[in-house]
Amino acid sequence: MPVTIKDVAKAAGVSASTVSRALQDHPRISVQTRQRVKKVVLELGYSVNNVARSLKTNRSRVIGFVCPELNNVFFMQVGKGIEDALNREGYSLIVCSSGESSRNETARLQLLQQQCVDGIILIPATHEGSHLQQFFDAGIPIVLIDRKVDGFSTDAVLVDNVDGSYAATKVLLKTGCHPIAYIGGNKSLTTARERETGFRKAHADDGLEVDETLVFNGNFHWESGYKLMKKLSKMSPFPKTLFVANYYMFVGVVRYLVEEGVRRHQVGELPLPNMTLANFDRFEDGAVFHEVAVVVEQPMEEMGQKAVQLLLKRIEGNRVDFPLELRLKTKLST
Amino acid sequence: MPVTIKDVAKAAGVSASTVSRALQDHPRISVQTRQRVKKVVLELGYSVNNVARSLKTNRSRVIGFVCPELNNVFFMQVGKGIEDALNREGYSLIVCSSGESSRNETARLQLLQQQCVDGIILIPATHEGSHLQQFFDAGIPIVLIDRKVDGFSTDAVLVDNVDGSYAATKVLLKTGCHPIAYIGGNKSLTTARERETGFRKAHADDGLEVDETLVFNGNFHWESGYKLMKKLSKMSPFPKTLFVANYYMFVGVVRYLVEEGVRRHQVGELPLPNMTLANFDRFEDGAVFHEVAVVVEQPMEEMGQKAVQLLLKRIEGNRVDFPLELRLKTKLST
DNA sequence: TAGAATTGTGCAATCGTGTGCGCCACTCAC
DNA sequence: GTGAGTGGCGCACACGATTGCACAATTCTA
Repeated sequence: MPVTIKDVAKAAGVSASTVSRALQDHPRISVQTRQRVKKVVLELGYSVNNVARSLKTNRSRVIGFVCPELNNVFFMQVGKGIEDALNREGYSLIVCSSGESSRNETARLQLLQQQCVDGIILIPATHEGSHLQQFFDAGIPIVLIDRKVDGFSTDAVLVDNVDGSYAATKVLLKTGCHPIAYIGGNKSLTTARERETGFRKAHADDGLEVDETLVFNGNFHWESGYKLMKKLSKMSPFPKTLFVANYYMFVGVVRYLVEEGVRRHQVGELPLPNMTLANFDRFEDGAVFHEVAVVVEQPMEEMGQKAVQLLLKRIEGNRVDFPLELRLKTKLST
Repeated sequence: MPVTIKDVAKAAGVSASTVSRALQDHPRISVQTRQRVKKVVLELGYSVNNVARSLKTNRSRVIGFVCPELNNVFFMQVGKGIEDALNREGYSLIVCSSGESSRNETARLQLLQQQCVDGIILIPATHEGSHLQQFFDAGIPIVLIDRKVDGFSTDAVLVDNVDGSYAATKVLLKTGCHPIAYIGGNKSLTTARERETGFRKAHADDGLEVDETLVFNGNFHWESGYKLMKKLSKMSPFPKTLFVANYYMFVGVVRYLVEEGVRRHQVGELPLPNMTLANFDRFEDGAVFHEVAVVVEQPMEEMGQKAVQLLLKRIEGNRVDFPLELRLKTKLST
């Protein structure tokens, strides 16, 4: 039913190979033939069968994107960057989620391998990375985003988490906020560790002690922010300043505060209760509370774009012996 | 480099066809041979080349999902439902965004066609649908989600918007809220029209007039909610009740209120200013303000799942003459 | 003007699988 | 013991495209 290259060939009175070459603007095809072929292509509504092409050329022009969850604004902002960059190059994107499980991640990667993707962009589910080696060995380039993993090293696009959280903490300390409560992520993730490092470094550089009783680790989900804020609010004295290491935990924190109806700091001005808040990540269309003291913004779309650039380089065969690691700067907004 | 069926055949001392059949548990292959083949498959780490298989069988086990934007929590919640359902069936998902443009939508659909997807799930970019016919004619089943289009009819999974917004409005009116300001979406979209219909119907059934000076249309993005709330807030008397027809415009509304520092209705209790708010859509991990009077919740993941069910039925060849339209119920939460 | 170089096109092989058909060997019934 | 039936497997082709090579026709060079 669908029109193939042979149909075009027949209709144009040439061979299939000529059609193929004409469409690729091969120099050895005469201008007349080329035009005639293209005309017929339009008339018949022919469009190349990428499956057949992939089989022959061993290049599918599809890349895979695996991330922990689909319904996560951070990952999808990165995904948007990836998709935009890929579309410009005529690539398609297969999206999978690992559900934050290494087993699922492996399963998804195997599926992608079967689909013969030309490369993979991965936001790792966990800190485990040894299962990635097999795919790399099979010749599939992999670029990591956001997090690094143990036991496997490859190209990666990361942000300067240490610097971002260092700068934010500095600002807080400079305005006299001390001690600062801290809600971090699961320390098995590099991002969580790095952000905490920056937090501590800022204290050290100012000759201040971190109040360890105020340092907690969640899991980057809103529920943990909610629970930890609840715990914090039961402490006395009530902590005046809080740094939350990602957006979702921040949402949980605010949600708790809202639900508890804690009074605002300055009535009629700040929507926030009697606390100075700082956090990682801002979303134009998601964050209802924009009057946070300090926000560390990550260049999410750019991360996706850079990852695509790196990946396509590898696919083009621009093989480099050592893995490349890009560290993008965060932006501090106060 | 990658191991093919021939390598397996050689190693197992059989022909490629036998390997193929053994892996499909063909009854005419002896148990011994089958086991030997499967053993070799494991040893060599063979995994089927889906590109070749697709070419031969004319079934790619890939389906395409086109939505207006990737970085949209509603669409991605639907996407999650789709992905989960597909993975259970061993399908992969190519995700594209149309950027809310019919031209882009067509381009993405063409790409999907080239990739030989078995079917397409589409959240239409606009009300325009005539360009979809060609893909349907080419034998690619299409299932619409959320919105219907003009000029093309096919299977669709929708929610009962009229009923949802009717019920919410009823609740508001019953508690004495009147008049109710309304911020709707672009009326070229069926969802926007239906939600407004429900809003008006509730008034009519109660014998109340809609105050037309309080009815506005945005475009479902936060900016329009922001702007329209600004306009509303300049009116006198200040409207006491507002129904917002989707989540993002609601975010814009709240954002304006927060930024302006409007006083809360009941200090220490409601985080909201002197207004009773109602809106469409709730997100567990996104909505900071959960103390809205009335929320119409859509079964987003279920929409994705149902769409997959419908689509796979069509792909299996379960051809029906007339398009199926599923209307899922919304849930009212007060 | 003859041979070389160039241009334009077709033939045929190939990518990795799936599958209809045929062949061989064995079993079974009479 | 012979014919039919059947279980187990391989041959060969096809899917739709790309591409090295060959070849005819044309142009160029000396």
